[in-house]
Amino acid sequence: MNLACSTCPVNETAACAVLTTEERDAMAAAGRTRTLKRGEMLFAAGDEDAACATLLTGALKVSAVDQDGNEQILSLVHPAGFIGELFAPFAHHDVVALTDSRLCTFAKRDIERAIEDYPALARALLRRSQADLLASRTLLELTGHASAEARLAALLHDFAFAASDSSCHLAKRFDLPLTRGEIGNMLGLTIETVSRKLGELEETGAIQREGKRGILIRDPELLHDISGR
Amino acid sequence: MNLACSTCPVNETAACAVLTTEERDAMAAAGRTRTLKRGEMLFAAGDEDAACATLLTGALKVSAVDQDGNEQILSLVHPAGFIGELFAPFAHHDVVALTDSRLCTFAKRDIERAIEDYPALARALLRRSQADLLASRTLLELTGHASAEARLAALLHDFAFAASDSSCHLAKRFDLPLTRGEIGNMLGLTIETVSRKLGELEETGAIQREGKRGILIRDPELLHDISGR
DNA sequence: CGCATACTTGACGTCATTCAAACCGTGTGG
DNA sequence: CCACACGGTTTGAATGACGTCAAGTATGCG
Repeated sequence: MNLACSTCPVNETAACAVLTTEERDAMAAAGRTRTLKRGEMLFAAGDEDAACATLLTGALKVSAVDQDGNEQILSLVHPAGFIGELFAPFAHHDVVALTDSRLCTFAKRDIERAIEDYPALARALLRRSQADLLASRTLLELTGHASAEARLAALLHDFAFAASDSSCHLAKRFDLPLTRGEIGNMLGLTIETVSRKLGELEETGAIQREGKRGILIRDPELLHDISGR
Repeated sequence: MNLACSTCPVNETAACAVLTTEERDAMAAAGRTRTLKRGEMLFAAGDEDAACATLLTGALKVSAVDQDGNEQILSLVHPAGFIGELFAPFAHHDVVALTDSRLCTFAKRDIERAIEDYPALARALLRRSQADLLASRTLLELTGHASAEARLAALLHDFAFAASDSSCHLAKRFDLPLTRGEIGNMLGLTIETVSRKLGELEETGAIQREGKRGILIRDPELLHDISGR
């Protein structure tokens, strides 16, 4: 299936937004859209010809699995995010859809050629890569020293921020994009600890659980306070 | 002090190696070399005009300090490494010299102009950024689930690898570039735990401590085994 | 309805932290 | 030269936070 950039939901924000219409059309000729169902894998660690992609809708996780079978989530990818290890001969991590998702995929060599041909694209990807690096280090900071409660509070705070359209305010109410197990895998905790600490955050009045996945922020100030940032 | 790229110890490996001699000379005119003593800071989190730099000799750490004063080391920088958050209005982390170091610094706006002018530089920095991202995620993977002993074993393994000139073999013997406290800050452990687990690794025969900072790898296989990768 | 998947809750165990004290190598000044 | 202070390190004992194991409760889907 061919690409129609003009109707792309992220044509203003994705990396390719820096290209001219002509350049973008040229790239579109090499790309394909793809849909993934929840749980479906885009590529696995070790794949040699892992594709690159821009996420259009949905959400992905980047994760590693150690030899005991424990998953560690390294990053979440939101729409307009770019996936793909550009200069690596093979993928280091798994990429899996958290929800039904739509992506715009390219063969790695096509992206590499585009980077040569369109300097603006290289700069856009550099910007994105630096942002990803910052996100990774932020998560590292969190999982390094903080208590289970602080980690959870920080994650909820981030989710509330991401769920809000305004870039300066938290969403009052949102659905967790991750299961308890995935939250645990992301923060280095167990399912049970996540469940317990969520309960405690509710008891203290910072949040309120609404069903399985719904979260209502009762006291953003307190939540931020607990997160220790 | 002006730059003499021709005598630069990393002129083959740093990002600027992709430039032509003329281009490099043009950049050199805007840059300055700088030396840092052990413990000296290149810039601090929050600095608005944090410089960018290529490390020539020595070693740096990138770290964050939470509001209780706990430091978390997010990354180590080795010669030819690039430091600087290119598109951020201010620095998010501290950068401090671990040993006496020499760097080649540039004002951020000069780098940003160079990225516009020299597409090859943008690609080189993109490559480096992706490598940094991978390193950050690898550390994240480590601190996420692994036991104290596994974290330490993995770090020692990495150091032994970095200390070797050959890219396929471990160094038998090397000096720790970090104090116990810094190792702890990097792995999310306390000084005491680091010390204890080093002792245990010695008892099991994986390593041998030689003085305060010296490490002799007795059984690389065992070490790798303990690290769980 | 029955089974599967996700979540919650409790009791118990373990590993890393905390607190405290001693140790060692190095540099400094008497 | 010795005494001493200082930073980094080691070691021990007690505590506590999180993990493990196990049971039980929704929620959803064939």
